[in-house]
Amino acid sequence: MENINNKELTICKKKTMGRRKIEIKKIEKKSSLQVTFSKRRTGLFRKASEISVLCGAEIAILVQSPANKIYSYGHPSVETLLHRYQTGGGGGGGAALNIIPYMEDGRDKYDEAVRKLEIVKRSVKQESSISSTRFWWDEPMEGHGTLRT
Amino acid sequence: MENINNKELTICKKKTMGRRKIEIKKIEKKSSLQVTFSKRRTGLFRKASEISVLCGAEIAILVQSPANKIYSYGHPSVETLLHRYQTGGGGGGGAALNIIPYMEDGRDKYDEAVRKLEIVKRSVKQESSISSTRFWWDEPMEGHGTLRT
DNA sequence: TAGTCTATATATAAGTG
DNA sequence: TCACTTATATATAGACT
Repeated sequence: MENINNKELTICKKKTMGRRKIEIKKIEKKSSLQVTFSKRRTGLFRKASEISVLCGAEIAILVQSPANKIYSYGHPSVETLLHRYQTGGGGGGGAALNIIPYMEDGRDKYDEAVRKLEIVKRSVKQESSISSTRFWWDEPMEGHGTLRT
Repeated sequence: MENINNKELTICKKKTMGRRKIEIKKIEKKSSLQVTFSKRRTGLFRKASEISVLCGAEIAILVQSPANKIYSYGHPSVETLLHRYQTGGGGGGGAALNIIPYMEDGRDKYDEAVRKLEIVKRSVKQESSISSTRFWWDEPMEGHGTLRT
């Protein structure tokens, strides 16, 4: 690492410091907090999708951002998962193994609980332009993975 | 590294292959599937707790395992988050920094939806030993037979 | 507020007990 | 099923677009 003619490598300068270690405690800087939330939410949802695909598990995630926006992830959908709970966890063994692409509009109102939740979600969607509305999980399974079949 | 006598180290054999790359598709081998589910569920919950602490976000996760067991994570609790939805996601103050062990019996019934969910959860709890009443870091995981009660 | 890039922090697949 | 180990696959902090 000597006699480097390339002016850019004189001291073997690194472009970035790379990922830094952080403490798991409330982030005070608001801008950082927003960025971190956004990135980690994406990561969390990705993890959720992976576990659902890898293990054929049903999963639902509801999260309120620091800006009070509400994001949700559901596979096959939040409503369906709640329904599973209400019917005793899918009764029988097969349910969990069948991945339902979630193409239903969700207006089926399995129960009052589900119906109420939908109403809330709709209103939330309107007032805070929830981003989960048009995320990949609304698409057929083929699209979201790195691979398929 | 010239221990040629040991047939196993002839070519400087590594102890393990380390983490292997896997495809994000249904794991067919049941034993692997369960191990993977267990590990990833732990990782997912840890991520959820991190985002809740780092960003002061409220979060709820419901997941049904391949064995049809139901696990949940909530910060400060699943019910509280549902309540936030129903009230339009207000508040959002410092509550996130306080880890509430969720020891209430949940009979408060904010709304019909919540009440129904609780009823379901209770029944589910009985038939599949749900672990949601405790945070994963408080107990040695749900334990197959080690779990109390 | 979401992508990109880099370097590094973490998560985790396999294997073992 | 849980705990550890090891090597590697991924996630992501910080800076910038």
